[in-house]
Amino acid sequence: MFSKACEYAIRATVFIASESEKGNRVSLKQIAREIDSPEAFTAKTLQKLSRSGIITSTKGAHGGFHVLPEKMTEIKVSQIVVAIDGDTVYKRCSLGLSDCSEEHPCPFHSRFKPVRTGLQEIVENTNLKDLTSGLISGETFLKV
Amino acid sequence: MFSKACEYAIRATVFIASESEKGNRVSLKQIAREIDSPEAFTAKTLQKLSRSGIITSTKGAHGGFHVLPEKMTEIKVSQIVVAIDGDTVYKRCSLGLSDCSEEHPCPFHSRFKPVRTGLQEIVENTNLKDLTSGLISGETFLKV
DNA sequence: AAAATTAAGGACCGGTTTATCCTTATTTTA
DNA sequence: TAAAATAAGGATAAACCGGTCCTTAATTTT
Ligand code: FES
Ligand code: FES
Repeated sequence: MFSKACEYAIRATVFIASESEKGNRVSLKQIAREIDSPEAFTAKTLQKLSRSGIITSTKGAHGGFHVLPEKMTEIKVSQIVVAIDGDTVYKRCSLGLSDCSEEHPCPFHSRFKPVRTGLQEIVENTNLKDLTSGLISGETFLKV
Repeated sequence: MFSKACEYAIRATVFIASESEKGNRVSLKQIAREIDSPEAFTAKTLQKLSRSGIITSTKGAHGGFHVLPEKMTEIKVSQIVVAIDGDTVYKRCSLGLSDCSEEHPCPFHSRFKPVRTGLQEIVENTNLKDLTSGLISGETFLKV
């Protein structure tokens, strides 16, 4: 569904966001520990998220990553997905035809499209705040 | 969503099934041409489908692939998917946690699960006949 | 000013997926 | 019986993805 990099990206962003709510910046090392991901690889995807303006990074001692307050409701999961995987998840034909359209649909189109649209809707309508709340209340988890 | 091999597998099976309805067997060459897929690679996935009992192959001149009449309603898309990609599409946690459960859900679980279940339902409730009908009537396509 | 801390980023590695090529096995046709 | 047609399958290659390592840059602390 999502690439591994994208899965790490969402988990990392949710963790960073939840710590930002508490007023903390977090280091790469902490992130990798909390979401149980390979450190160097996670670093690459954090760089992309940072360049995309989803998270903010600060170098040097006491540096780390955080999410700006206004981003908590502004940023939707879809923006993370697009930054890492592109928009093919919502666009691509289920059977690999070069494009998906009503005019030239594959045999699975009519059944598949509602599902794909459902996915698109949840990622576009879920923001960071929506995801951190369960984490803070202890109902949801980012590893194991 | 599905692997390339799986996309070819579904397209190929739908084509073979539609020709079988007309009483024709089809060769690898024809299949690759009709679904616009690389011949040798497609051959491999057809072998898997054959070993899984989804399609039937016959060697020699005038040989080729076909689908047995009873399979037309018996075989569901899900069986093709499982034969090629396994069942991870319906099972895997959206954020890559080692398993997806209500007891230890990731932050996206409650939103994602209905979508994943929707996908599972359409692949499990769609059989070959369902997919060939549109193809035969010219409403759906297997290439470009 | 020096040392420590931290992110950025380039170079590289390994496995899986996708894809090709060539040989072998089986069946039909001539 | 020989030739042609066709699928099966092994060996190999290319591309991509996930992952590691090491050096550099920026910032803070001492
Ligand atoms: S054309 Fe295949 S999903 Fe739309
Ligand atoms: S636990 Fe992540 S989708 Fe269910």
